[in-house]
Amino acid sequence: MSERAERAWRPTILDVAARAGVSKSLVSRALRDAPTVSPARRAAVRQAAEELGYRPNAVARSLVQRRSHTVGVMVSDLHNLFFAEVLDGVEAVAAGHGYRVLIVTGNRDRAAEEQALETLLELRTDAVILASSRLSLRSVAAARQSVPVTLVARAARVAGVDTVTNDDGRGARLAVEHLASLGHRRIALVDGGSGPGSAARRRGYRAAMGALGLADEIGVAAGDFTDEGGYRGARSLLTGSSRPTAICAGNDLAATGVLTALAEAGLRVPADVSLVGYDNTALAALRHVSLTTIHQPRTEMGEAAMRAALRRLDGGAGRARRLVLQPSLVQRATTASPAAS
Amino acid sequence: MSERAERAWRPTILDVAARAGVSKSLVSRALRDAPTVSPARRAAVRQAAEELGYRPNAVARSLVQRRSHTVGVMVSDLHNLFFAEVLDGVEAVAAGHGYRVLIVTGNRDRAAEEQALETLLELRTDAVILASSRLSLRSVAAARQSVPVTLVARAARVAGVDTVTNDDGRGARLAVEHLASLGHRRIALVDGGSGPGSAARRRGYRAAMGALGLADEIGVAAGDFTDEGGYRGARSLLTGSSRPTAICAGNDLAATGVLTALAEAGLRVPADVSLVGYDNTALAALRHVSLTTIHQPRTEMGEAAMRAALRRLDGGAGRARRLVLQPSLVQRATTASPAAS
DNA sequence: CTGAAAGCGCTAACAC
DNA sequence: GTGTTAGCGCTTTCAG
Repeated sequence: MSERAERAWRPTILDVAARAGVSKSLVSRALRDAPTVSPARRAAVRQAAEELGYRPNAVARSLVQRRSHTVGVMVSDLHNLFFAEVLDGVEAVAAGHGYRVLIVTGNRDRAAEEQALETLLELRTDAVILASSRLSLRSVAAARQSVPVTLVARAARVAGVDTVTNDDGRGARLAVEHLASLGHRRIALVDGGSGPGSAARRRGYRAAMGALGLADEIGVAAGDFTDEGGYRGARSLLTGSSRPTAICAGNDLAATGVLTALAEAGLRVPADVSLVGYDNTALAALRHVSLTTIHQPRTEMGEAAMRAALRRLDGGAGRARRLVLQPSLVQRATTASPAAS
Repeated sequence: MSERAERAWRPTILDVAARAGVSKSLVSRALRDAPTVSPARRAAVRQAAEELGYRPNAVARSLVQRRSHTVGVMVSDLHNLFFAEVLDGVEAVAAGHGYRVLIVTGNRDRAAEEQALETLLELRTDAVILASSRLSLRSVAAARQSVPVTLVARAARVAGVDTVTNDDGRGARLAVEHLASLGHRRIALVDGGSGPGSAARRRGYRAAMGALGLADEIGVAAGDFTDEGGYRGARSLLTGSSRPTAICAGNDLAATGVLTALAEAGLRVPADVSLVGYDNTALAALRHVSLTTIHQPRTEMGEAAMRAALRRLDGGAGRARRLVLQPSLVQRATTASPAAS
């Protein structure tokens, strides 16, 4: 590295102007393809910029324009693939509208999430998308004072804050109905504990069982959204007097735990017990797992969130819009009719 | 929403100054805990800022200070948990040194990655960390002209660009040696194709087999880093005349494909065939999979990358540092001694 | 079509 | 201790 690299010198618009022999405003216009620039000058400016390795300073531009052409997305946990897919949707729509996406994360920690949101606000991104955060509603409302805010996968009601969620209750109902249509009656649930969406899924399960006249067959085992939780929940279900012929798991991860417990008990899937997961993660699609599960339209959620932000950015005012997307069932190899016994 | 929310008005340092009855520079100093401010004034400024909901504008600050106290990280694919863990490491170190982390992604697309890097450069982040990108070396070198750059999981040699990689060859050797120590001789490899690290793993496998006097037993099946690829690779291995007693997979995902092929062939794991994965992803830790695998110190890689960036930020000049971290073997349930036959 | 000038919100000398 | 001043790099009137 040359000495000059020690403290990087970066050419500014003024350097380009000097080299091209024009004023800095002309450079500004030429580089942004403004119409009122003569072809000759435009070429000269372009060349000078090229030779200098000039790169516009988005910070200065952002300051003067009072907009950054950027949306900030806070995701609470990059380890959860759910967010990766939501981000796919956000980025697809953003790119199509000339917006850049900046991602910050809170690593499943409340304080860190508040900090991450603060970063976005200080950076003055044009809009903020909050994906399933643990943020206090107070912080969300405060953020909304200075910027459009969209909540993803969190149904909180905050003035002026749009939300995009998934109908978890409906998803649970789809699972139960699928199982019932195969002939199952003793359909149990391994619960998701206090995880996001868990309460709605539990309610959906109970309601669906009731609607099918299976209220007496309701069986809920404690669990959480982990492999371990699913394992323990299934174990408790299997020790009971009347073993279920089908199990709904809180999510796909918990479903793999159920799979383990079933295998240990010498039960075959789906011959002896059917199993439905929730989320349709990449995990469920593995041939080794091949789990029937409930699909959430995650990418669409991201797209919808970004579109909601764009609407506000285009001056859309008014009350909060609450979009609820519908899940669907993906059938794979873990569900079948119960063994005729 | 009130009408005022239509186009958000945001208080500036001047509003705070007016309300507190002081000059704007005093506000600037008071809010940043500069020493030369009287307690009374400091309190007054704090209160005024609080009442107004004032939030410093990082854009303006960044422009005048010519530094953003921010590092940008470009990851090529958020769907790959590898990057989530690298980011954990980066963020941990960054937070401890007062830096904020901004993430951008290229969604496994070359052009999008170039664009994402460009975003970071225009944003003038103080340093840039590039995680396993498909970026042209030309772009990397160009970026280095204006900012410290660290490459993660990519061993490219670019002047002044530090790299943090993992010794993939060594990992493959660990896998082979583990299997050999259990008594296996016919140890095959389901290759990772052109995936990152794949070539080094293949070389390591061959070298280890040779060093153990098992050169004649070398068997490599084509594959890639997917479930499907592992499945096909294993199938071709099983149709051969002398079936291997142990298989090394290119990565954990491919290993699950191998698992499926093995099950279909009626082979038990590890009784009939032992299997070692690579990466030690969350997938391998699932009880249902419980895969013996090679662990890469991903979080440490992120930490090291951020530390390298900090060193440059603190004026560290000189030639590129190339850090190579060592993998380790994690034994789970898919490896055992071959059946005595 | 082009240039001069003002100013975005903030920090950092420099005076008082 | 505190206020004044001069920019940071860029866009955007406003003249010409």
